[in-house]
Amino acid sequence: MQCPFDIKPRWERRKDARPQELLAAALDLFVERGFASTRLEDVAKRAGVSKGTLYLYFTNKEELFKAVVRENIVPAIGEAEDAIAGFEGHSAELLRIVVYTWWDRLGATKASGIVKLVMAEANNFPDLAQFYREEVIVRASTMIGSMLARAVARGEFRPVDIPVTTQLLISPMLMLMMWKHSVGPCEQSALDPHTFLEAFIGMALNGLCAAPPVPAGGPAPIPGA
Amino acid sequence: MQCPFDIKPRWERRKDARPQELLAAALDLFVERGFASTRLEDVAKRAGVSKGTLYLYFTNKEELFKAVVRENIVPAIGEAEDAIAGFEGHSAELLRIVVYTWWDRLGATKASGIVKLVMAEANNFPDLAQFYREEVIVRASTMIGSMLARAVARGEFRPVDIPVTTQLLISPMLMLMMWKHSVGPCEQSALDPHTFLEAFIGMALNGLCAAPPVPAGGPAPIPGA
Amino acid sequence: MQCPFDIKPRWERRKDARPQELLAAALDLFVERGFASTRLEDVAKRAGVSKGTLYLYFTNKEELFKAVVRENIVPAIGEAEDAIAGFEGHSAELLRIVVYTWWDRLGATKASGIVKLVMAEANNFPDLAQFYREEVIVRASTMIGSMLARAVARGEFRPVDIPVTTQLLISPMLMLMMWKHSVGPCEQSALDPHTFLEAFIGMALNGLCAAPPVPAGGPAPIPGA
Amino acid sequence: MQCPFDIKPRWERRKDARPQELLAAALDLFVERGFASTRLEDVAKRAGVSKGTLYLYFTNKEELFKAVVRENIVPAIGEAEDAIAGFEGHSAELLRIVVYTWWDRLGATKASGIVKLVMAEANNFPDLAQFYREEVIVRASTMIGSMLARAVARGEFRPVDIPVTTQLLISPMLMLMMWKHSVGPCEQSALDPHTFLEAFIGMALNGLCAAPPVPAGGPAPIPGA
DNA sequence: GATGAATGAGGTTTCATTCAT
DNA sequence: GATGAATGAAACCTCATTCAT
Repeated sequence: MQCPFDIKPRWERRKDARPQELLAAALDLFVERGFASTRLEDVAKRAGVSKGTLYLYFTNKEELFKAVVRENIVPAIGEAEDAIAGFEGHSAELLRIVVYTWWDRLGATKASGIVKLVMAEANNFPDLAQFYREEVIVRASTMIGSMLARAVARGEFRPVDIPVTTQLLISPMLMLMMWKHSVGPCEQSALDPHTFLEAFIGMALNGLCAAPPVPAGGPAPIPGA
Repeated sequence: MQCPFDIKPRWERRKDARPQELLAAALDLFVERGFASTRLEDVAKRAGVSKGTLYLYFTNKEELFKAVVRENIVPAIGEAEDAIAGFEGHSAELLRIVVYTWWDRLGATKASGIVKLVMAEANNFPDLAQFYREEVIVRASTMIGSMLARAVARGEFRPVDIPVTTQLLISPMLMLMMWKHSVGPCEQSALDPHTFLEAFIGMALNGLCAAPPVPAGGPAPIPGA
Repeated sequence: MQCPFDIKPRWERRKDARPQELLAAALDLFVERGFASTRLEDVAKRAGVSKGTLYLYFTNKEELFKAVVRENIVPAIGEAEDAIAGFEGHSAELLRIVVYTWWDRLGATKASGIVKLVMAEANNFPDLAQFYREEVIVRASTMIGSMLARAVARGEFRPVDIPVTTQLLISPMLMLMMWKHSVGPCEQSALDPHTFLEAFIGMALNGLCAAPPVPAGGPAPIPGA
Repeated sequence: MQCPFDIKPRWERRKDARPQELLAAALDLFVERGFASTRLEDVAKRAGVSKGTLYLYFTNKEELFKAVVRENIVPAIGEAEDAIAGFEGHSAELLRIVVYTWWDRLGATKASGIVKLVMAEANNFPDLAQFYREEVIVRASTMIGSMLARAVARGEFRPVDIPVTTQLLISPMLMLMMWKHSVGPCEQSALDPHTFLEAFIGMALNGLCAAPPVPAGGPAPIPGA
């Protein structure tokens, strides 16, 4: 991402890195405390700068929040899109890959906290919601939809209502992220993510894979594997 | 509803109604603006009283919020428990009943906004989260779990990992509520809840029903069967 | 104090007793919590009436406070005046009597809390201070002064500057009351009132009694100098 | 006092001075109106800053008050301790020095209002009382006690019960401070402090100085009895 | 560019006082 | 006379934002 010839003295690189450091600090604190409870002074302190400096890079708290969303969620969408575009194998395997890629890249990371936070704060920031819809939801849905379309076209999944099935597939993944960051923690009966995802994939493939219906049994009977 | 002999001065009747009026106003505003952004003065104003009056009935903002949860969420759980307890028919039909009862009673009402709100704010109010876990999550999970256990015991569902499947079933319902109150609104391609729920029930039963699959025509028309 | 022929039915006596009951409740709470922290609702509750009733008898919080002062401090002054007026014996004994009467009647009772409270709040209520000066301070000083004058006239005390000596005598008694109600409690090394008063009387008489007169001179006759 | 080379921008010099300016303003207002009735906004205004600025230097109202005590009372204790520690002469002279030092340093200044305030408000702010006991009362009592012990050890004072005598000596000084700030002002017959202190010292030395010892006996040697 | 002192609007909570019943 | 529901002013404290240096 960084041109190797663009060498700068360390202190100047430092300057260029400021926004990144601020975004990283903001990510941590927003996830940890929520939007309202995060104080910009703490963000600045964690990034090692003063409060005033933050305002050199971000107009206000709301813009900082939006930048954190852009920085942490949007790229992951692009990666997933690329993964799907280049995949050649059976769609059941693709589904599994998409789910686990998503988990590794978003679900298991701090970015999941941002997803939760957007859900929580979308009402308070209409244009953030707008941005999020366009840059994240639409693209993610399109991506899942295209995966489903490919599978149906190749005869690997039954013909399904693609928009609805898309939502249905997204639900448990969203749920897992929400859970982690709201009432989930502190609960004794916390879900084991891996078990949950396996059950989810199993049930999804059971419902999606073409005839003959998958014989009951294990969580993920992948025919093409 | 009111015994004709139990005449009270208008003023005293007001008193009895006050908590309800305040709770209704609070429900509206919490759903509309979130917890932190809702000002108690506005709640009072909407209920037609002054700020101070609110404190005659609720100790503080957090207690008001808990009362809203108790008023709007908890009873629905109880009703669903009763519905399950008294049901005699096939578990596939029971699942359908539970889902639609939930939808009519919570999902389609303003109470869904409270569910979303709890998810959003749980981190900031630990004892609210605690309260919600005990009063709502545990009871709802237990309820779904007992429905699954009954189905498996009667040989109507395949044997499944009950805790995990419970979460899996809850996910799309939760999703639908979250959606409505965060990024969902304003979206042109909004999900039609009914279509979504039908697809959800279909996929769930497809994955759950014991072999041989339920004969079509009933609650789960499985094309490939 | 109550004419024996003024018999009333119990409920009516109750009515007449209201102000007394309110004053007693107010005394307790003012002493316990101070002026600002005492809520009129609590005063009413302790007197067994409603908040509104209190306002039938006292114009406002300030007037209630003044009434408490009048009720609890002023009468004690009168009693002490009478005690002095009728005394025939040696002035040293009279001093002792005055001190212990004061202690039994005020110092050891809740009224001492009012004395402390007046000191604390006098600034906030100028006309209360005025009232207290006239009704309590002037009368108490006059009383002590007349006791000193009598003692000097009878040759039992040395001739002294009466106003100054009056203050000097009052100081330790005042101190004892203040102490009880401010930083004194909770202290491990709490003063034993009796020991303190004995030491006080001892030192006072030592300084006041006529024979043998302290060698006159300057204000500070330092023997070793 | 300021090194001429330690030039700072005016703005930064302000910063260093702020706490002192705020403490001075707080001292004035606390003494004038008491703790509860002093609004922090007024303190800030008198110091020429805004409400928020005050919170940059003091965590809350109570800490501000403690700082006022620390600034105005505690140092005086230290000075008196030093004065006693280094004194070589006769204890009678030392007593006089301590009394007048106390008067110049505390009694005659606004700090006396703080002493009165603590007595008045201690009940409502338990940890403030705790702080005052430890930082002021214990140290002051210890100081007076050590003065007495020295005097007795050198044979300059009669052997006395040190804790009790300490209290007895403190009483009139405390009284003088209380008086100034409660019912004392506005009184036509206000005490002249100098006259009062002289009488106090005279009586104290009369009671304390060794020779000739008062004929022992009871606490109240009543000649005529 | 960077700093951090200063600002002041804003929200929760308390409680003396009023007044319809 | 008695009640107690209702009022609303007041005060503390927070923190996003500004700006002089």
